[in-house]
Amino acid sequence: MFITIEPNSQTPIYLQLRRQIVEGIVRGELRPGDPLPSVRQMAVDMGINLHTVNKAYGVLQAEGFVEIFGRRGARVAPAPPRYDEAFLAELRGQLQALYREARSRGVEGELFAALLQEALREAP
Amino acid sequence: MFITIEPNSQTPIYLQLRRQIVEGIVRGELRPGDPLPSVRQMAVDMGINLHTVNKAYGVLQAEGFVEIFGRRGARVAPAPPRYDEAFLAELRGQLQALYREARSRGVEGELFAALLQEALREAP
Amino acid sequence: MFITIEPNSQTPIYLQLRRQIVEGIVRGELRPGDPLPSVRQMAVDMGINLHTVNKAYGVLQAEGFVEIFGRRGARVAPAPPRYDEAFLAELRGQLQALYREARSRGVEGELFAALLQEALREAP
Amino acid sequence: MFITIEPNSQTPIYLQLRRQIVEGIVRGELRPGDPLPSVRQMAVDMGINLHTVNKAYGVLQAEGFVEIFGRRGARVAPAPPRYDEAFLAELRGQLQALYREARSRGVEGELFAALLQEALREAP
DNA sequence: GTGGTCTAGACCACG
DNA sequence: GTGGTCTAGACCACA
Repeated sequence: MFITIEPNSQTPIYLQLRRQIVEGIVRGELRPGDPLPSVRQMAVDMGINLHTVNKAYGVLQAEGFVEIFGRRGARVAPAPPRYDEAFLAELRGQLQALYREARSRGVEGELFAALLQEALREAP
Repeated sequence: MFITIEPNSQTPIYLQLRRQIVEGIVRGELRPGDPLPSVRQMAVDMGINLHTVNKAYGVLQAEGFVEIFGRRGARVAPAPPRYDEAFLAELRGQLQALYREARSRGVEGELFAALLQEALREAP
Repeated sequence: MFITIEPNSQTPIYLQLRRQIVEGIVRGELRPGDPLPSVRQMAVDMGINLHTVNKAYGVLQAEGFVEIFGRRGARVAPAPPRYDEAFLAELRGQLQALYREARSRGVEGELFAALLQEALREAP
Repeated sequence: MFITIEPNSQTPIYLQLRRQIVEGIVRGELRPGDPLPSVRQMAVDMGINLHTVNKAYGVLQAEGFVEIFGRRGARVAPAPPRYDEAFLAELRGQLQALYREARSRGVEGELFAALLQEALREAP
């Protein structure tokens, strides 16, 4: 499980970290019950601050992707969180916003569909 | 052309403003050459800060949706910007990110497609 | 609404702050929609660090007592959170633990009841 | 006298250990003068750290539940500690805090009383 | 050594 | 001026 951080990215470091851990879980590289590195270890590995890692772990816990056991470290949660109505509504809204942006620059219909296929194909 | 601002939204006000102007152009309510309200006027109308409007106009100019003539006001650009390679790449990336987020919560395949159809249908 | 912090208390500062804000809401001194001081303002008022206030606000948001609107500040939530099954179970467990502690030192039956009455009477 | 440790609990291990020994005394499974396992033995049995057992024993001694005779082992104190003013004040304070937390989530009056009855009934 | 907490100082985007 | 984010350095309780 490799994680890479882009310090100069627009997206905050803690979200980059979160995303990559989530993707590790989705891809099955991280399995339920697997331990995560300690915040200190992860921080030195990534070359970032301890608090930044801590924040990422906190978000993951709040979302239900990992469990945190005080000084006993953190583990991948036994059951990953599923979607609910709120999540679907949020997702729908973001898809809509993206589509509107696309249309405003002339990306419509088949072109949009093709782009989407491309994106999905590369996703896994 | 009505514009409404949600001060308590997550998305910054200047982006809300930008988006609604773009949509006005896409829908044809604002036509090439149409004048935009002055920064001052818009700020007063919306009850928002002058800097905020300025920033939105700046973004719109950078994107090619409007032209700004110093203190002589701003107008809708004669030809709206089209997509280029960079835009498509960006869009593809965002679609991918959205799809990955969706999958991480168990939204896949047909469910995702259905959601997308729904979003597109409501878009116009 | 007065808030006082005991820096040398066992309970973390951010929890002291959280508790006092919650009590302010319960007592009606803070009403739904009322604005909370900015984290910076609160920090200098209390003589504590900005991040500590931020953490308290974050907890209050997660619990549903307050809403946070980015740079627009924080407000008391329109509807305070109610109890659910998990909360009751937790509460029951804590009451039990407390009673066990009491009994282990000889505090039982009527004495415990009297103590409880005393505590409740002073509570509001 | 069985003792079980939950490594993943929120409450520190040394307090779990302390609590279970106290409860053993309250229930009469451990009688005044009974020897406690050596720190080493207990640590091995529970599969926990030696320091942790030591800390628990230290707390029990400070509270007056056990007597420690250097390397000659520890024993249940001849007379268990009784409550004093300080203990009652502490207890009252904790009951109050718990009640306030309860009220903040809408648990009041009869509901609280019912919950308390439930907790007491299950306690022994 | 580990997480939890606190402080301090800094930069940025936003308004 | 405001919150969001990041870094750095520190102390404590726990194991």
